[in-house]
Amino acid sequence: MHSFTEENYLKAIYKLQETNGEVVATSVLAQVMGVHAPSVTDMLKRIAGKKLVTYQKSKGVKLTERGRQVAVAIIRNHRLWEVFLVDKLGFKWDEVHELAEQLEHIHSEDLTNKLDKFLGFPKADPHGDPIPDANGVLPKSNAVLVSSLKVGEEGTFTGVTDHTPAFLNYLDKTGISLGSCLKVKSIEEFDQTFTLQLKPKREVVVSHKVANSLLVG
Amino acid sequence: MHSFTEENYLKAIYKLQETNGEVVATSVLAQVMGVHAPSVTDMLKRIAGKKLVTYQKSKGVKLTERGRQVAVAIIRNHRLWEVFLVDKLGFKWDEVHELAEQLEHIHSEDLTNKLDKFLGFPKADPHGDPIPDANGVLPKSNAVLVSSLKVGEEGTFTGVTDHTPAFLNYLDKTGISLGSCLKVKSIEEFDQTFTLQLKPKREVVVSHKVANSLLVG
DNA sequence: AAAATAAATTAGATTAACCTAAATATATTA
DNA sequence: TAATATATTTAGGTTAATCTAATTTATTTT
Repeated sequence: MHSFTEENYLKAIYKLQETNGEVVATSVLAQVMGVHAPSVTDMLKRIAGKKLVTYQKSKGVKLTERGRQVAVAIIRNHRLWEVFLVDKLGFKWDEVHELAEQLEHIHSEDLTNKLDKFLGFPKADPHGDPIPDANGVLPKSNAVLVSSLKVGEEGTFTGVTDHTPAFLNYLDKTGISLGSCLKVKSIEEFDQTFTLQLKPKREVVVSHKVANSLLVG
Repeated sequence: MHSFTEENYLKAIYKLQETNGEVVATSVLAQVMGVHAPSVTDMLKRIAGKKLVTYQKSKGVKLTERGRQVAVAIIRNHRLWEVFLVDKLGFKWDEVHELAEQLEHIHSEDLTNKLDKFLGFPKADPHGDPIPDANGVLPKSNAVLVSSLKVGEEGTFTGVTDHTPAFLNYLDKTGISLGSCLKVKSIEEFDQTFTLQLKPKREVVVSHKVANSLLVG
């Protein structure tokens, strides 16, 4: 099969294609993988040889359909294990990423599907990220960033775009949790600070950075 | 930390020390690790450098206390994951070894202990192998091989020494399962075939090879 | 368009984990 | 004990994944 490292590159390319567009640059990959550019060039040649990506010198990479399938399978594993760690073992949502990074590389369709069933076929992980189904299909979400809402608009908090423990802890402390109903009361002209109305009638003031990391749907 | 490979050597050395005595030979390790002897010599030098084993040229290896701790921690992980796979996910006892071989290398005391708790602090894995506690202490067992019993002696089937799917399937088919009460009805002089009385009043005839792979306690 | 800057690649090393072939050490047996 | 056989190690090579330094390619800026 593929090495952990190869799989991590595929995952990174997948995520970069999702957010930054079709083609991924060597330097960007080097950045997110925490390695230097020549290492990326090496790896791209290797995985291009395995038909997992299409790669043209100095022009960036794209996943092939096979590469996409591998990446999505790993993401499915990752998110299912996160659900397991939180729902069954009692980890907090800011503690599970690193462990899931390891668990995700254990390849067994049987294991993945049994885990899925054991967890009750969850649709999203503890951070609200959608879990691909057994065929690698991701439910496409209609979630939008709170930062894109206008005054008076509202939605249910369904996910985050920042997965750092620091941010997740901030949300815990502030009492903003998945499923909360958020309504934009006002937006400060000067610095785009948002005042949000939470569930019953609490109000919280959050920076634009925060509003830009919260998804509602 | 240590690489998966290093950990697998430590585990192998641990198991060989348990069964074959104090010191482990290069060739035996090569055999069980499925590699050639010079690879073992290489690795022994490496892990000796890390103080995980004591190694003297051409005289074999022993685990240090540190090495033993690492090995036992991995065995604890392995057996806990096996319990999880069988009890929670519904795998059969002959299907879990390979998966547990992968899961065992995920190091997190927190994960291990939460898993242990989730599983109800099991004392043994699905094959009856004892699970080391959080301090690396293995309950020392008083189990004996059925092959060592005399006619008329009996015991509760508590474990196997052969973990191959082939053998485990044979037991399933024959109806010998963990917890069964086994009594030796007779032993054939000629080839040491055992006739065993099972639970209510069934009788099964098993070869010496089988009697030598069943533990009762 | 030429020059300057930035990005990407090539060249050449390193480390872990393996290999084969050759050499040495240990154990066995005549 | 000498001769043979077996076990182990050394020597030298390979691949995956990384690195640094140097070079080449692409993009900006003047």
